[in-house]
Amino acid sequence: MDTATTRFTDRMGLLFEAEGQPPIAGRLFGCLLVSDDPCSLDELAEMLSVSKASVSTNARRLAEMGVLERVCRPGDRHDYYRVAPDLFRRTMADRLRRWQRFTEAVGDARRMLPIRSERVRARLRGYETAYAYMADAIGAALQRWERAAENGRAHGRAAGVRR
Amino acid sequence: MDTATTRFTDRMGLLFEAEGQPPIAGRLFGCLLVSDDPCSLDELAEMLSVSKASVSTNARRLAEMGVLERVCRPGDRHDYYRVAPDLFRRTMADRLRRWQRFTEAVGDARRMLPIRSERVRARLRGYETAYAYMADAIGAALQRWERAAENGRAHGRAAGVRR
DNA sequence: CGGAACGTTCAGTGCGTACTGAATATACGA
DNA sequence: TCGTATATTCAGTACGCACTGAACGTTCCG
Repeated sequence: MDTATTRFTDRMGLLFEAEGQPPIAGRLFGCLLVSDDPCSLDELAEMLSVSKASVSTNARRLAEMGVLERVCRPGDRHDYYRVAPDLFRRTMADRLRRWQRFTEAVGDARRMLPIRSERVRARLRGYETAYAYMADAIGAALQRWERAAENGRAHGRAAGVRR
Repeated sequence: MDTATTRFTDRMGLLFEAEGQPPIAGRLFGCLLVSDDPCSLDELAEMLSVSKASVSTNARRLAEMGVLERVCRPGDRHDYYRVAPDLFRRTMADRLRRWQRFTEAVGDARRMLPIRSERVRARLRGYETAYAYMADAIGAALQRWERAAENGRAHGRAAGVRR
């Protein structure tokens, strides 16, 4: 791999690390992001100069998260991976799910904790309603975007989600 | 602290840990979230049964991130902390900033990497435009929400962000 | 001027975990 | 049936980092 691409994949590794993911997962993702065709585990291991074990584990992990997709070719025993076509939607959905966990915890606290202060209760309710509002808004915006992208493709303008 | 509150703060610790933050930071946040008044470092250390050093470090860290706010009382040498009044907006802004870093990396890759495939280039452009669209949408929704909360307070309905 | 009462900093420790190399499992072809 | 080529799993290692107790700096009061 050329040095510029290596810099990019390393950068992705750092960004993933900041999100609590293993660095190799990020480098793997970056690699596939700028790759035309799906890549096999061996290709990825050699490109990134890491062990096949790491590639196997991390690729499977990312596939379970919905970041990557495993693709099999008939008459070929290799596993190939590519970035998930609906990555953007999945990323948004994942973020909403994480926020939801916080909101659930806050809701449980409001209902089950011995909170005397009405101010605190109002504060917690405020977070819950704010989250509900933003979740709705983000979901709606995501739908509008996907509809727009759909139309864009129908009119011949590629939207980067070509299968 | 009663067991129910301890369960809640521990839960917050786990949620923060999943976001790449120290567990104690989460427990600290949970503690202040259900506390009526700002708390001193000693109070927090005793409530959570952790060292003062950890409380000091993590509280300052969270304050720098904008999650907590340090509040000083005249004639009192203690440092008090409370959850930031504009926490929700800050959380959203932080998330947008993180996504922006990804998008910047993708944009740099599209411009500076030797990418032959037009399909890859279109894919990268797709992510960039999708992010720009969602960032706009989220920003607008956030403004609408804050305006609505403002009106709500003006009409006497508390929104959990009182002074 | 001591001397509390704070907050901060620092060396030390333990734990989690990412990564590796080798062993194992599995499918396919000769 | 054996050998080969793939993916997965596992024990081991090394590294990072969260947390602690003690030392340090600072500010205010007697």
